[in-house]
Amino acid sequence: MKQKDNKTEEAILQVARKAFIQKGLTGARMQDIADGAGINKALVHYYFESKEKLFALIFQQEFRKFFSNLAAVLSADICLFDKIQEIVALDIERISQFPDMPLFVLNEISRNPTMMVKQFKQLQAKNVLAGFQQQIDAEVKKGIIRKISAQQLLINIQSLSIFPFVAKPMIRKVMQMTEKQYQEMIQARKKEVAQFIINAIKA
Amino acid sequence: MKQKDNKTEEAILQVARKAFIQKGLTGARMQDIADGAGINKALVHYYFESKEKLFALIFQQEFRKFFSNLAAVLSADICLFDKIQEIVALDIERISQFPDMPLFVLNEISRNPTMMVKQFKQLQAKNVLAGFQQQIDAEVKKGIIRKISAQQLLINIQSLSIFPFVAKPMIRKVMQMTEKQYQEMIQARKKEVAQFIINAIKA
DNA sequence: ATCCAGTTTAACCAAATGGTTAAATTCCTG
DNA sequence: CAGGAATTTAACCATTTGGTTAAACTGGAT
Repeated sequence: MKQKDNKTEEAILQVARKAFIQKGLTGARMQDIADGAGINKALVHYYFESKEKLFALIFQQEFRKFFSNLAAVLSADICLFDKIQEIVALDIERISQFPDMPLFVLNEISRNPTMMVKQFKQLQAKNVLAGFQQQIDAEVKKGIIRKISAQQLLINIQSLSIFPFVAKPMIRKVMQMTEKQYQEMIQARKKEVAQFIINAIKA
Repeated sequence: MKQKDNKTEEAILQVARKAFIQKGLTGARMQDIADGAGINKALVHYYFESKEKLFALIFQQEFRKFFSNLAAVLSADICLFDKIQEIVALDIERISQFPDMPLFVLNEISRNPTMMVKQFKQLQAKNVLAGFQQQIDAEVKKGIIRKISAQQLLINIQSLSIFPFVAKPMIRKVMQMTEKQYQEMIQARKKEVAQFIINAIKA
C-alpha cells in the first residue's frame, strides 16, 4: 500500500487549528481549510469525516495545553511561594507559545460546556485542590500567610496569568501599545505577577 | 400613521443579543432571531437592514457596558486604596448583571479588532492612564506602596475582576461547583479581591 | 369612506456550505 | 508487470443562509 505519510493529515490539522481558533466552529469554512492545506475539500472529509469531528480533535489538543503540568506543579512537594512562582512562570511561558489558545478554549467551553466533560474525567481535580488547600492551611497556621481559600488563590493566580492574553487586543488598544510594548509588558509580568501574589497573601 | 411602538424593535434586539452573545456573529441565525421575536425574518431586515448592522449595534451596546464608569472612577479625586476598592466593586457588580458580556466583547474584538476603533475614539484613555500613574507615583514616593506601573496595576485589577466570569464554565467544572457555590465565590470576591490587591502593593 | 405611510407577511432567490460519489492516481507487493 | 489498497480529485447534491420583493394589513388623518 501507499505509505501513510502524515504530511497531508498534519497539514490539514495545522490549517484547521488556525481557522477554528480564529473564527470558531461556525465561522471556519471547510473549503478554506482545504485550500489552505493545498488539497481538495473531499480529502478533509476522507481524513476527519466531519467538521465536528475535526473541530473536536483540535479542541481536545488545545484543551490539554490549557491544563498541561498544572496538576503536577500543584501537587509538587515544594513550598507555597515556590509553587506560586512555578505556576505563574509555567502559565505565562506556555501561553506565550499559544497566545490564542485560552480565548479559544474558554469560548468554546462557554458555548458547549459538555464538550469538556470527557476530557476532564482523568484530571481528578478534587484531590489536587484538597492537597493544595492543606498546604495553604499549614502555612496559615504557621503564620506565614493570611487566610485564603485554595479556590480563590488558584483563581487569582490563573486570572493574573491568563487574562492579559485573553484581553490582548483590548489592552493594546486601550493602552495604545505596539506589539513590542505588549510583549515587554508580558515579559515583565513573568517576574512581577508571582511577587504580586506572594505580597498579597504574606502575613 | 401607525403608532411607532418600539415593541417589535425591542423584541428583536433582545432576542438578537442573546443569540449573538451565545453563538457569535456567524453562529447566530437570522431565522432563529425572527422566530424568537415571534415575527417574520423580513421584518428583522426591515428594522436593522443586515445581520452585520444588527450585530454591530449589539456589540456597541455591550462594549459600552464594558467600560462604563471605569474612566470616571480612575479619574476621581479619592485615595488610591479607595479607588481600587471602587473599581473592583464596580466591575464585579456590573458584570454580575451581564455575566456573558466580557467573553462576548473580548471574543469579538479578538476576531475583528477594528470594530472597536470607532467606539473608542471618545475614551481618550491616555490621559486617564497618565493621571492614574501620577497618583501611583505619589503614593510610592510617600512610601505607602511598592513601585508598580499603572498599566500593570490596572491589568491586575481587571484580570482579578473579570476573568472569573470569562472562565465561569471552566471554573465550575474544575472545582466541581454548583451554580450557587459559584455565586457565593463571586460574592466573596467582591470583598476579598480589593484587599488582595491592596496587600499586594502595600509597602 | 378614502388615503396613505408605516408595518408585516409569504414566497422567492442566489450564494454558500457541509457533505457525497465515483472515478482517477499513486505506489507498494507479489 | 499486474493487482490492489490507500490516497486524491472533480463534479455533484441537498440544505441552509442572508437577503429581496411585492403584496397585504393596520390605523390614524382628511
